[in-house]
Amino acid sequence: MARSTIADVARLAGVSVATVSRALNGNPSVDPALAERVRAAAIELQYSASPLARSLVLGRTATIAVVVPDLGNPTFQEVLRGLSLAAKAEGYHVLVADSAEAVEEERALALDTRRRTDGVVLVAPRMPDDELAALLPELAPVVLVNRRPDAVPAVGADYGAGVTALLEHLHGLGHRSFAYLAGLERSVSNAARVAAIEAFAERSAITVHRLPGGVDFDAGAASADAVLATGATAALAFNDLVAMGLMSTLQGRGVDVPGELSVVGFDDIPFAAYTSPPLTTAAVPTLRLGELAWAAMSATLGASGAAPAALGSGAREPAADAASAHPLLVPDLVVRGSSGPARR
Amino acid sequence: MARSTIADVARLAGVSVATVSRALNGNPSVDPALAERVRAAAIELQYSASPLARSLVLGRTATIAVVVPDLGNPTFQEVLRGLSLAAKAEGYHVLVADSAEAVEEERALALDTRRRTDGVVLVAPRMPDDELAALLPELAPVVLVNRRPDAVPAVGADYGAGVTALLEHLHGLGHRSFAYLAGLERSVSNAARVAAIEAFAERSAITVHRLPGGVDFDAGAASADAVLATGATAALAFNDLVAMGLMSTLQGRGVDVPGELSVVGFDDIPFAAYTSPPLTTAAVPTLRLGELAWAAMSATLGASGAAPAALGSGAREPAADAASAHPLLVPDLVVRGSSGPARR
DNA sequence: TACTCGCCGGAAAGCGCTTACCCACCGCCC
DNA sequence: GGGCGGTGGGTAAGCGCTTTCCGGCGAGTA
Repeated sequence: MARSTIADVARLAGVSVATVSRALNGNPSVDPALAERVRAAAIELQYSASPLARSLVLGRTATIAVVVPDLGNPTFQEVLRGLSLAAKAEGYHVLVADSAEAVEEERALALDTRRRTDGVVLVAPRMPDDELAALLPELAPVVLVNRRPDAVPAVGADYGAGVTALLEHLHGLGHRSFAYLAGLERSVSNAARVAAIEAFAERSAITVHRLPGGVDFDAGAASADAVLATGATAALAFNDLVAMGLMSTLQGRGVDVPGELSVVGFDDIPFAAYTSPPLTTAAVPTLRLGELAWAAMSATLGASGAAPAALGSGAREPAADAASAHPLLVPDLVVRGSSGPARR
Repeated sequence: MARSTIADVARLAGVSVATVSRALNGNPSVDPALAERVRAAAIELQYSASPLARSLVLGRTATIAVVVPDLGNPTFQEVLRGLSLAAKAEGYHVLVADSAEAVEEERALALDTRRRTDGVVLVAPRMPDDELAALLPELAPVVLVNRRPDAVPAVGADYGAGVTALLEHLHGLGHRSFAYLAGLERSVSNAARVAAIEAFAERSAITVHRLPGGVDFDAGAASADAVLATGATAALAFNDLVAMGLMSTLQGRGVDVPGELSVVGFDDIPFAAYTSPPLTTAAVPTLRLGELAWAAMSATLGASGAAPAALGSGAREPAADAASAHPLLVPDLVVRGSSGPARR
């Protein structure tokens, strides 16, 4: 029952292992008839080369690693999915590692998985800039998601643009006083949101109450009273999860959304359309983000893989940008029922 | 910049590579002082053994593969997460493969990933029994999720029990006429549901209209009219996604849930609690399912890994069962707002 | 017919590690 | 003081492949 090796095939075909290797790898220097004989022997023995041994000698594993902070987060799930499908289309495998939000573990995790693969796609929104910068050289080739230290390829969503679109939407509805439920302080994408908010506040007289927050449902639920206390007419949640938690508690308090308070999220996770009321949000094309992450990785790997894999799932993309080494996807504003005219 | 090898360390420490290997692997036969010298040399060179070379000679990769039909499905996402975390706790890595619901590809995918890992966890609800049976021997060690051909370890949820609990709940509310939105015909868990429904129908006079269905939101949305046409007072959806799709269309039709029609789902995905009305469902402990899948794999691997990793996330588990080779988790009935008394 | 050039396939050297296997050396006992 | 068991560490044989290097053979030319 033991797996057959290249030596078995060589023996059966009556040739040397070198020839078997050449024949099976399509090296044109081997006589067609001989190659056929080898192939037949391989099939008879159900032989297929050991990826392990192959990797060792070739120096490539045809596998990439993906490190995410939380596999339970819909955003990272979609990125993973897009990445996984795109990589598969080019014959690559994906090793996934969930750092479980443990920032101090991310470095070791990334380094560890890197050694078993040809490269790593790192999603580490909370890792400090200096630590990240120090880590990158050891990780190369590496592609970053939602971080842009310029030194390496990166893909990301334009959080600033998304927030601005949401604010413009709300502003148009008459809102002037906002509550912002922040994400984690150290988060890069939180910083991008805050910057956009401040820029908007500067040019249109609005007031923004920044509230400490979190990234999940519970964080939103816990912030409801604080939001109401600000007297704001609209709440901008860090993401859809937070917005949903907020709305949930709000309903419990008997607060009318959007009558008394408009609530908007961010990301447009699959269920944002089915909350009550449906959530107004900025749709981040996360699946596409994963695909682009693969494209970037594939490019730096010099992968001369299979078909260029027509990547679908449209999303507004400045063509020049999507093709660059640092594509930045602009989220689409999705207006649903959770936002309405400001209460008087 | 080239990575240092064991030979470099040997040279620096002034010993043979064999000694380096022994020292670094904690072989007690090496003199403590020497071992320390080797360790120092290794640190100086930032050496760490190549997992690839190590795997080749040891015959183990410290990696397992997980094959799922759709990474976009919350159920599989949670299973993957539970599995990934549990495996990580024992120093194992996870290679993930999304078959994208292409049943004909699953075999090749499983075989392929298997060769790069020490075992595979297979989630293939749609693969025909005979094909599955033929595949298993080639895959060993393998752990199945939601399939139970007895031949190999398997973990699963007791879909029959879950459906029965839902039916009892609805029956208690006075419902006698049901619509069942089936999953894919070939799906094993669909068969389990159907069997439970028929058994229930046999002992309590009810009528059940079986409708062709699907597994996603759209399938549910598309079935709304067919459900209404049956005149049933309660709809049992294949899963929460289908139930949500159904409710969504129902709302568009102005149908009152649960006033005119009760709707129940299955799985208790994270967002089931936040639909409008919140969804009554049977909670499948998917995270736990992933953990158990790892436990089963770990056991067959004879993994003498790190700490036995206290697996949390409670769920009603017949103790004897959870410890068995075929744990079957019983879903919890979760009553929310989408189910109510039958209309008269 | 003798010589050269090409083409094909074999032998062997790794890829970076682990682990028999074996030898040298030390201390012990008689 | 010489033989002997025990112990630590070196030598080398792989793990299953790929690829360089080289030799042999057939064909083409003079």
